[in-house]
Amino acid sequence: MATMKDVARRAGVSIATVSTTLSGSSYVSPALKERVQAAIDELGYAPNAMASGLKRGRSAMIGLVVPDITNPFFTEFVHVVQREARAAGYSVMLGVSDDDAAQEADLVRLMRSHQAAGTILCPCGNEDDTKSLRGITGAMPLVAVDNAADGTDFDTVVIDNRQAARLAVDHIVSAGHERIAAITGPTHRFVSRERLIGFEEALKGHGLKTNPQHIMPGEFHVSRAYEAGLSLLQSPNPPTAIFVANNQMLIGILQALAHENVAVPQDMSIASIDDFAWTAAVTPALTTVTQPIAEMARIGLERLIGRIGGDDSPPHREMLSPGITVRTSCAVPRAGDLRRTTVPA
Amino acid sequence: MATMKDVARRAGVSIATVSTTLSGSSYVSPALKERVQAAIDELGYAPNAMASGLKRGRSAMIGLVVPDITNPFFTEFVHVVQREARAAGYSVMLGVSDDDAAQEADLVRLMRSHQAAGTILCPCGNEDDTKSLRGITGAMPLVAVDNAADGTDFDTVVIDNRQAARLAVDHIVSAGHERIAAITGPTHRFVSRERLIGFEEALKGHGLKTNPQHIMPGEFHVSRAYEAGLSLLQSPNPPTAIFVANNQMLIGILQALAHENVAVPQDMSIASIDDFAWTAAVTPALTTVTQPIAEMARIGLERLIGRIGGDDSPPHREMLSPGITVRTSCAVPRAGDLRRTTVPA
DNA sequence: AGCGCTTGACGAAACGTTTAGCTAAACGTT
DNA sequence: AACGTTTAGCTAAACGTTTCGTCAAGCGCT
Repeated sequence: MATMKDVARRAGVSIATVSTTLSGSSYVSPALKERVQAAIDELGYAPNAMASGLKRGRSAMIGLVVPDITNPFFTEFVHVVQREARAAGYSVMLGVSDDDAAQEADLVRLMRSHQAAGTILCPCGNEDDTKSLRGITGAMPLVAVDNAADGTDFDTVVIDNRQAARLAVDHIVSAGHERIAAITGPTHRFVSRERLIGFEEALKGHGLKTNPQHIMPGEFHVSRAYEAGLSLLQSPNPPTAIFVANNQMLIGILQALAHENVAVPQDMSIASIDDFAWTAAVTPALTTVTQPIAEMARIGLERLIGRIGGDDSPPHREMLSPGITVRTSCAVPRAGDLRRTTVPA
Repeated sequence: MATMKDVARRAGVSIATVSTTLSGSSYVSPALKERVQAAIDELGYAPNAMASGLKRGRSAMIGLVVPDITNPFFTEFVHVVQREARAAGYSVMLGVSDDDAAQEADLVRLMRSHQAAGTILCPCGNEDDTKSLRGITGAMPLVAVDNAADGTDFDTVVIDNRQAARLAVDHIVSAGHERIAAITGPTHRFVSRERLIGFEEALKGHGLKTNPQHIMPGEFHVSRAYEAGLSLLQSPNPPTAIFVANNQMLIGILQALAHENVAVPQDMSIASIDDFAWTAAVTPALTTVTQPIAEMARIGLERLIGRIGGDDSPPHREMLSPGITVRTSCAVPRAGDLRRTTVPA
């Protein structure tokens, strides 16, 4: 593999000149520049990022750690971060924590080992898990996005999760529903707790009482939500509408409804948090609360780059507002018991 | 940031001893090991991967380049590669080429700059694009997965794309269809061409003639497939079934069908390539050809690690077989003209 | 007891960059 | 013409590891 030394020899200059030519850090005469460039091309030279990173104490790379890459929310997030980071001259090193706080800590350590200029983290755990990362990051800036509790001394970017739940519930209530169930996420997650609070606030705001039997833990998982859905549909007093707190659980709930032959929206109304490609494509099209994923990514990256640039103002928390996309999965509730629709052959 | 030198001083040993303790490359007495470990803990030392990578000429990192991270196929692929790579002691650096051969080449160059031990690439371009990467990789091994033409001198892992198309078409034909359309991918892609060949082979195998007007380019994109679907449905002689060559286009086709109030499977049968979470959850559940994504990832990684380990046997091509998951989106064709169903209010 | 061998630990030289500090040539000023 | 000032380009010293060769101590032989 060709090195700067080879380039220098070939161009008849010192390696310092090669380095300066490449970085543009000080003036090099056009004639030399040209000779250097020619040598680079001839040798197929590519700079060694490790050597450069070692010398400079950091590399043009940022870390990105998410809990679950198969979740379309994070997928989209990764997509935008990757694109914007590249545009800003950074490459991205991805880590997937698999919803495990220990792995998450490992990955942050790894990012530091690789001299990442900074790291964007979507924390998987609770407040304490996140706080304890402080000891790992050292001098590397980190910004926490999405499931980021307040009061950690990192920059955070979140959405107003209470409002997200309220938007969904308000929409359901406005169709005339009074018996509304919620499929909730894991309680150790900040976002789950907030969404549950929002759900209860919204009910209370409409003068409705929360029925504890209608609050079902779905753990943000397809299969747990499926089970929750089944037991809800088979219960003596089923709801007429279901609020689903994230996209993965929506899949489980749809499976449960199909399994019980309950038609949406005729026999059950549905609204969920997280929009993505197929929610508009399926029949019925699903009403969802949309998170400003691209904006979260952009703001997170912007803050991170600011910190990398030396900004040492106190930690800052950015809270964005969700929106709602109304489609056709909520309808006027049917009177009487839960009806099963026979499926068309 | 603490370095080995700090650890060595604190433990009262040489940095060589610290290094050997960490790498286990030769014997260190238990007593010293313990002192070194204690010093590491006290200082919160983490090794500098750049220094190590520089010295050793490679790092414990592999590159992974995919064309589109929002596509669930690649998402799942990334997921498995990431998990298995970690298990094998490698971290993963992700690049997204955005379906652009120039960016893809850039990313491969970047991986080499970062001394990636090797790179797994899902090529976005044609055979020549991929071949020209040979000049970029240098000594870094690369294995091409998915859209990998034969005859590049990289290791490749692919599925039998012709068979994938045949599986779908065979299923459609077995329901009794004779007018079958195909939504195809971009022709510069190896996989698209193969799937189209498989489609035509299957028709011919059943004594059916290909109607050129029923072969619509969808470019593997939601919106292009949507347009293709609309023009198909509005054509004078619409098909009774549609074969869709990937998951993104399936979304577009479903949107087109919903827009035209054409019910699946009563008025139109559908089968597509690529299975994923929600295909089973929606109504009707969709019949799809499944790719062995995890296996592709595992085999690709295995080969790569083999190459990293010095295996220099001739390039090897692995071809895996797809399967089909039959659900309820294909039915007996309805006689007569294409019928529109009025949607339930 | 003296000899060579083994072996645990160390010293120091790389790896390929960046960059501070330097040299010497070219220029403008008096 | 002699001086200082600027500046293009160079020399060489890091950065934090890994690893080869060395060294001294401990061992079993004769």
